[in-house]
Amino acid sequence: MPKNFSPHGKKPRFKQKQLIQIYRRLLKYFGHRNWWPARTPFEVMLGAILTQNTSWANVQRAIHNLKRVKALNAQKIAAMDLKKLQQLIRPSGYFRQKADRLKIFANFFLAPPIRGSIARMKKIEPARMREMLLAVKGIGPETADSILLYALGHPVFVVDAYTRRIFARLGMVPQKIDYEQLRKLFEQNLPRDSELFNDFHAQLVALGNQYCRKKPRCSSCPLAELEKCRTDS
DNA sequence: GACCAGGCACATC
DNA sequence: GATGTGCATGGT
Repeated sequence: MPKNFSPHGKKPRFKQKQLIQIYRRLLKYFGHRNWWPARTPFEVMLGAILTQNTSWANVQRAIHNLKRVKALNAQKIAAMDLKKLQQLIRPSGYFRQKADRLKIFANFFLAPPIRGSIARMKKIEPARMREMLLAVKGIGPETADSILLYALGHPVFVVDAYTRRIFARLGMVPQKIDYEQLRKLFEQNLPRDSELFNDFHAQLVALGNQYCRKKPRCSSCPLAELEKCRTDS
């Protein structure tokens, strides 16, 4: 049984040293990831909704279509004919559901207190902003946190399927750990630094994309290296 | 042809 | 509160 892991699944604990060590190994392996792949904060927010349970390649097709008709802004999305929006984002899957979500989000963004301004959005206290985002239909914890971190620059750790899968495989957390619990584990055991949170999550996605799909135990997988971090500390 | 991808809302128990 | 299900496209 790995150290720092409670078999009863109640309170897994990391050591700060372990997490930083894992991050450093990933950084060495993948280099800085420079996330999020988008030109504007609003594009980050659209991407965060479009990528729900969807591969990024498909999201890119949808964003490309929106870009082509110059609709990567809240006014255009809010005003656009619903059927047209559905067709543009079709490659990202769940297109009916996501078209609704994009419109709801665009209207939320245009309404007070944000009134279409990223600057105004950034001024809202992060915990309050998180509550506001979670109250928007179509925005759950991961999407809200992606927006807080990658669009607004707040130090919030984004937990996704890869994060859970990788740390469960390292034996550092139970497989069924819930979102908030895992998020707090990271936030409480890392320096509160949005640059670090940004790149760490991006590294985990890079690892997940390249090594956690087809061949979970291939020898070149850096996960094997990461397992040492667990026991070294 | 099955399985998966950078989730979420809603129904049901 | 926990678990199950629908949503949908494109790559492997």
